[in-house]
Amino acid sequence: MDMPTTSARLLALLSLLQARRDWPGALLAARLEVSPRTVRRDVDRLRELGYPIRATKGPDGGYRLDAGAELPPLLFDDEQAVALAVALQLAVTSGAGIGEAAARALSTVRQVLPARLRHQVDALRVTAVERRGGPSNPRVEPAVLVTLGAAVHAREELRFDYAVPSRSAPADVPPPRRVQPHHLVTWGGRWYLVAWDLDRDDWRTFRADRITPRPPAGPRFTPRELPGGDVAAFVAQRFQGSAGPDRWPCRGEMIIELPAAFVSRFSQDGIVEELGPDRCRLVAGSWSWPSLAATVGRFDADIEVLGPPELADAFAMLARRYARAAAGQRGGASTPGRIGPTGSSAARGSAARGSAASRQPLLPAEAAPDGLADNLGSPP
DNA sequence: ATGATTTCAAACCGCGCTAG
DNA sequence: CTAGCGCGGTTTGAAATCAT
Repeated sequence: MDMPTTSARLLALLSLLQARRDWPGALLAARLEVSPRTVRRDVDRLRELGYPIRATKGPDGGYRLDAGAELPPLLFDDEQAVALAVALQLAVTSGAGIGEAAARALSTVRQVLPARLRHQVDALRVTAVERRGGPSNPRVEPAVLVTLGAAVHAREELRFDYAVPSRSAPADVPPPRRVQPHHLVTWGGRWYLVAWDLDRDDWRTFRADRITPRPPAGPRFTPRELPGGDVAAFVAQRFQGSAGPDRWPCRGEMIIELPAAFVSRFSQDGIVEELGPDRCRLVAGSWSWPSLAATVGRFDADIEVLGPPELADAFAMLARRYARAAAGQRGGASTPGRIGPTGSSAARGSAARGSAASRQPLLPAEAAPDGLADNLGSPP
């Protein structure tokens, strides 16, 4: 067999050092089929090239490749290289917001892949399929992900602005959220921050693309026990667990002056209880109180909030906002327009028995824009 | 006691140059 | 073209030293 060249042996040595934490010099010499003395010189050469190789003496001693300040040239075996390329492809196509960086990394990796591996990787081209053919996922700034990940890792409290999808008027910007970030997770191609909300004293799941961090990070916190044990179970339970409003962070109860059958048609997720021919009780959930109020507000009927108070507050807030919007447009003049085929809800007594077509909500779920359809339909 | 480190000398090998 | 020679780099072994 050919005697490998010095440089080839150096690369082999580097590969060995990367593959395991500690290597006694004698073991390295055996693997490389050279004398321990040669290993010693090779280690010196690698050190001169900038690889931080630490040696410990005594029993159980050996060589170790430390994590350096800069990324040294890496060596991957075939399986590692293919796994890396496939993972990068997934990141590129998942729309998780790091696609661009992943694409550049993939290009770099692909460039140096041996031809046989490049063919394997190209044959394994992966495509992350969008769930339900929905709209493309919003982009998350990689810097935001880095900030969130760092806060989770350092167990530092975090403040951030959270953009509520239904909010359109920047008049009253909600105060920043204060949370203890516990986990950064992906679900359905989106990034979520699982955190303990310090103001609401409860667990919350925040969409990362709606988060704008407000540095600096707060004090350190001691992690809490996540209900259900691990993150996977928690997130799965929250997003896809038992059907019903329980999976939403904001759940409310209200009475709507409409037939139960009608309401249930537009609230697949809610629990509808018939209280009378034109009256029902609805328990529904959404991502935020305003969005829950807004989606229920689509029904052209009177609503009575049974609870919680946050939902009533959200209705009041929306009412003020809608009033301002109307005043701004019409200068406070009376409104001759009718907002639905059945007119105002005051006419419901006479028009109540109209056809179903006359009872379309202002925004039928099927035609609603993403933000609204999400809230009563399926997880975002 | 074990194993890394250092130093030194010797042998080996590939390469380029030059003379025949 | 081939053989001889010198040079530089590499490898090896041995011995002494240092650290755990």
